[in-house]
Amino acid sequence: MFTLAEENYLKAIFHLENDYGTGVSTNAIADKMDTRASSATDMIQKLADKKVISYQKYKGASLTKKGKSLAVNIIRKHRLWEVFLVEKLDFQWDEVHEIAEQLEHIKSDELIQRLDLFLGHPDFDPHGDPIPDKNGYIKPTEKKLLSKLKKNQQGICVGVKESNAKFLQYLDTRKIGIGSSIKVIDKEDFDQSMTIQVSNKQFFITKQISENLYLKTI
Amino acid sequence: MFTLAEENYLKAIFHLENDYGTGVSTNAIADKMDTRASSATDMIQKLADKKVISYQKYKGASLTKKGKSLAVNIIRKHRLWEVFLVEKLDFQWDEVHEIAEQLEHIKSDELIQRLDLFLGHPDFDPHGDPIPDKNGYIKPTEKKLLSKLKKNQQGICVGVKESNAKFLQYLDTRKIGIGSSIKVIDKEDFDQSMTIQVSNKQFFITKQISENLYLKTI
DNA sequence: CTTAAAATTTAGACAAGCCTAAAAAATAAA
DNA sequence: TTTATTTTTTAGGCTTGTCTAAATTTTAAG
Repeated sequence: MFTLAEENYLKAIFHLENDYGTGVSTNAIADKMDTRASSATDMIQKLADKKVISYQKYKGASLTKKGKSLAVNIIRKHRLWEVFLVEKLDFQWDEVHEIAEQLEHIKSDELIQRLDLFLGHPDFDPHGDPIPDKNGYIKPTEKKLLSKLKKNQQGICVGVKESNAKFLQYLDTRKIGIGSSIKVIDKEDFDQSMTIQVSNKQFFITKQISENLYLKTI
Repeated sequence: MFTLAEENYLKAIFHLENDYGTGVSTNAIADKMDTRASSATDMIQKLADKKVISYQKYKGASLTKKGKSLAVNIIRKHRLWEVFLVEKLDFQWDEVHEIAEQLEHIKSDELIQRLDLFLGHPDFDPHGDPIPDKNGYIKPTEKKLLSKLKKNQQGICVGVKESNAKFLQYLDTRKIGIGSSIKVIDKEDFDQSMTIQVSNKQFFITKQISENLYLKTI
């Protein structure tokens, strides 16, 4: 059995490996967990003892098969609960992360199986992130950061990279959500800022925005 | 903010005061929490420091107004989650306690408010226990232990006292549930065992059973 | 290739929540 | 009312997960 802290480290390491490739540094983990490198080291050693990460001193950590399976299951639970909160309890997409962070640690396979059924086996969470199936399989989706598009290219918004509340609220003010059609009207070489069009309205966005929006190009 | 352990002690003290009156002994708390008296003392002192119980050495503990309000809120959450699990996820009434023990500690007032709405503001949980409203008010209900009924009296089952899985499963085998009509056909003075009738079928039950079933008499 | 800087680990401490063993207080019994 | 028993508290320890400070290793710079 794994403690809450252990589960959170597993999840963090999973996301870091996903974003920056295998072999995660102690500092990266400490950063993600908002703690000190020494604390991260302690936990890394504990997780290595439990065989859920492979680790050599000074060389960084990687999830083992078992560790990855555990991490993916926590992420599955997180995302299913987010769907529940938005679809059933009518929360906004910027309100659900904190609550799902708690709910993801509830221990009951039966519960998740039934929740998944109740929600109709959803494929994506409210931020467009794929929900792993019960075997941990994550369907690969082709998606591209808006920042990678060139002038006149367009696509459908299928997800956000960082899903912090402030950013999501910004998107709300611009009426951008999952499913929105977005076209690059103009792109500034200098600072990568863009003028985009979303359902007849054009407006200006910075690189920070375009680097956090995933599109499926058409 | 209260830790998980603190919340569980608060809940335990609330139930003990409810069942056996005010001023709960250290041993009673330790028993309920399945821990040692010394551990209970530690926690009692901590809760007294936090002003959620009043306590004098060697004299037992009682919830303060604040403590009671916290305890009732946890119980409210527990019971709402139980309704969710049974009504929405189709769990059986003997399967939900453990999961609700975890869910009751999720921290979000908004979540509970929305869950309550989603469930249609239920008054009772699947075991017939009343659900406190958001102000902590518990509607008083007249209910009587089946063991108190005399021969030929009858009533509707409105709740169970102990809701452990084994007992609930026993009731299932006898087709007894909330709403069942129960009549005392015969009662043995000697050991308080009874013959009861539940929808045309008669059978024999021991004192253990009759002391754990609540009826509304008619 | 040697030194400086950065990253990582170790050592030692602390709070929470538990434990055992022993001391102290309260209660029951003689 | 004095002793025996039970209840409760205290003292001291352990584990988890955190911290700071110091030591060590790796990496970068000159």
